[in-house]
Amino acid sequence: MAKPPITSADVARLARVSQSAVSRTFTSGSVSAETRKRVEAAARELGYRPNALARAVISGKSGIIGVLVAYLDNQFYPVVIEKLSRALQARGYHTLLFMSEPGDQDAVVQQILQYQVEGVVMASAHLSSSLARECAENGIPVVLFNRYVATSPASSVTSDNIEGGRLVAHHLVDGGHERIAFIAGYEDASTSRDREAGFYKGLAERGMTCHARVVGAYTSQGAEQAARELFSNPSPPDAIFVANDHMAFAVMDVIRNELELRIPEDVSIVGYDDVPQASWGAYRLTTIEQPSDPMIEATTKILLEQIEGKSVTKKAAVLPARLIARASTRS
Amino acid sequence: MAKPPITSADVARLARVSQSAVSRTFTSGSVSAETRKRVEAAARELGYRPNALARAVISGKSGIIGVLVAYLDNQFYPVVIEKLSRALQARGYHTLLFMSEPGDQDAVVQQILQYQVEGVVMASAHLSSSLARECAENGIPVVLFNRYVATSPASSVTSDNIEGGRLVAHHLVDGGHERIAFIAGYEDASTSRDREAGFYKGLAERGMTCHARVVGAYTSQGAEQAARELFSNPSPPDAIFVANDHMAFAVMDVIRNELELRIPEDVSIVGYDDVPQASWGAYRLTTIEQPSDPMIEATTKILLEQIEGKSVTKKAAVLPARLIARASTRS
DNA sequence: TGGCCGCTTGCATACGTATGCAAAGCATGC
DNA sequence: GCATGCTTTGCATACGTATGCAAGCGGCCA
Repeated sequence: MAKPPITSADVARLARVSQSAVSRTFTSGSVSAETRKRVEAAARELGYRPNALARAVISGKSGIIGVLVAYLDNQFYPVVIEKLSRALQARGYHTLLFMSEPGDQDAVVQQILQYQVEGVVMASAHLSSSLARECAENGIPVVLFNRYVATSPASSVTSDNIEGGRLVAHHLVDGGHERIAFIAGYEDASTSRDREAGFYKGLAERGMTCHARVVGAYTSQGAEQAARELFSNPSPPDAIFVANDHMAFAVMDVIRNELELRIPEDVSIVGYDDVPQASWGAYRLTTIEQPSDPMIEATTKILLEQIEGKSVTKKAAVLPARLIARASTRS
Repeated sequence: MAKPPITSADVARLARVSQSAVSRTFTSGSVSAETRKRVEAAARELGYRPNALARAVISGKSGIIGVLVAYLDNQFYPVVIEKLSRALQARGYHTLLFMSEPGDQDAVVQQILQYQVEGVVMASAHLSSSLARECAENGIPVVLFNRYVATSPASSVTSDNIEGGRLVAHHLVDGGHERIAFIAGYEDASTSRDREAGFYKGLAERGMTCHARVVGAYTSQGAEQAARELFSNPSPPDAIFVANDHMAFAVMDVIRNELELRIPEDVSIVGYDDVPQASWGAYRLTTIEQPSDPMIEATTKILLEQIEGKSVTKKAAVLPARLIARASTRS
């Protein structure tokens, strides 16, 4: 069944030209119209497809971008992967997907590098700093997506999380809320820290402080616990800023179904990301939009510039965040 | 900055052995303990990593599995991709991700094959039959995930969609519903067709027929329209079987927020897939579980057997479906 | 007509690694 | 002591493609 694979030499033989001519036909080398026609006819007849791997060995350009992700529960990441993958595909690059394992992240790093990736996108909350360092040493550009590490040599693309947090604070204070709480994400994540910092800043600008703070660790279970904890307090919040939408949904579910409170009459909720579900009827979540299209665009731009220009200088793109008011907050 | 890459020859030189010895050290060839130690030390010192691409050119084993997906809106697919990717990673294979474009699916096929993938998983509703054919011709195993095509040479892994549809029918009839409607998915998809067929069969077994049928095309918008259409009828349904959870959520949102009906008091809803959101408090959707873990296991098993055993015989795994009763149906 | 230039072409070699083959090393058995 | 067998080693070559180089070819202008 498995036919022997067809090589450029086979095509050359049939087309009565040299193997070089075949190669040049498929790489925009200069070939006469006549030769090109003959080669293409022969290639079609044999069903020839250039071997991208052999090509990569020679040219040093694999066309592969390693994408490292931690988990896909939070719908923000599937959306990003889909768009990123399409964007790369449209530019002739391809996505080699790696799921980061909690333990052996170093093994994953080795695997990524073995495949001669031309660039790496890390959309993993728990990122391996060794990957960024090793890539930098080998001149492979790295983009931290939705994450920023000052001490890392890697570029980064984020939305303006500080400004986003600030917008939330203003929105809630201006809506008349008085006991505004915060549910943090994963403490080590720059997203959570920045959103929190901006939030506090925004509150301060309105002469207020944060009423309570709990950690949800960016997981549904963590967020549920956090919500329960906030409302077990004698003075429960009248508004909660949750560090991302994924957690906000869990918080809303607990508030409505377990605590039997109304949103936004009893308590307002604001999320972060604007994932597709945020606009769904069951949630109608007020949130900060992370502009995924511009973020993807910036990511591919930085990557391709560095790949093609060979200059691996650190860049940090910060895209504007926008508040989208829906029905989960009163104004 | 970009250091010249380190080759096995560099390691050989430092370890004072031949390049062959280095190669054998990294491929379980027979080497003396002494040599192995020297090579490993030299490799560590230089930061050597075998070039997986060059290796693939020689051995014909790229270790790459092409995964073709159409979209990631429906949360079922992100979950599958994450699990599949982890499963392959654990077995030494890697995931090259392709998003199928509506138009040029043939171009994507070419790209997949150029990367010398050892296997292909198609989790795309709109599948390109030419891909399956071309892969079969080249002896590359293909698994259609969550899809079945009788005339295709490709293997397939599905859950028992017919039985699942049947279970839904029984559940709804036994719950006392009398006007049971169906919202179909994408008409060409085997999942939708099988679920529908099983559903009709189950209704017939209870002496009933389907009260109304609309097409939702597996999209949120399509499902919303379908829901509106069902209720614009003078005799609206008292239960709806929606061909997947993704559409069911949209249907529930329309019913509650637009039509202002209650679930399940006024109308019961059943979905299909049991995506994570189905168990969320806002929906508590009764649904049929597609057992993603066993499905992934079957997929990797079929792929690896065919890759390593070289026998490309068509297999079809059908895994049991299970009804999960939640709060969106009355009983 | 001759000289020059630009475009094509094929030859040879390179990329980084795997592997068949033969030589070398070593111990065992008689 | 020598023949035998096994293990280890290095040499050479192969994988499929890209590309520098020189040769070939045609056209153009003086």
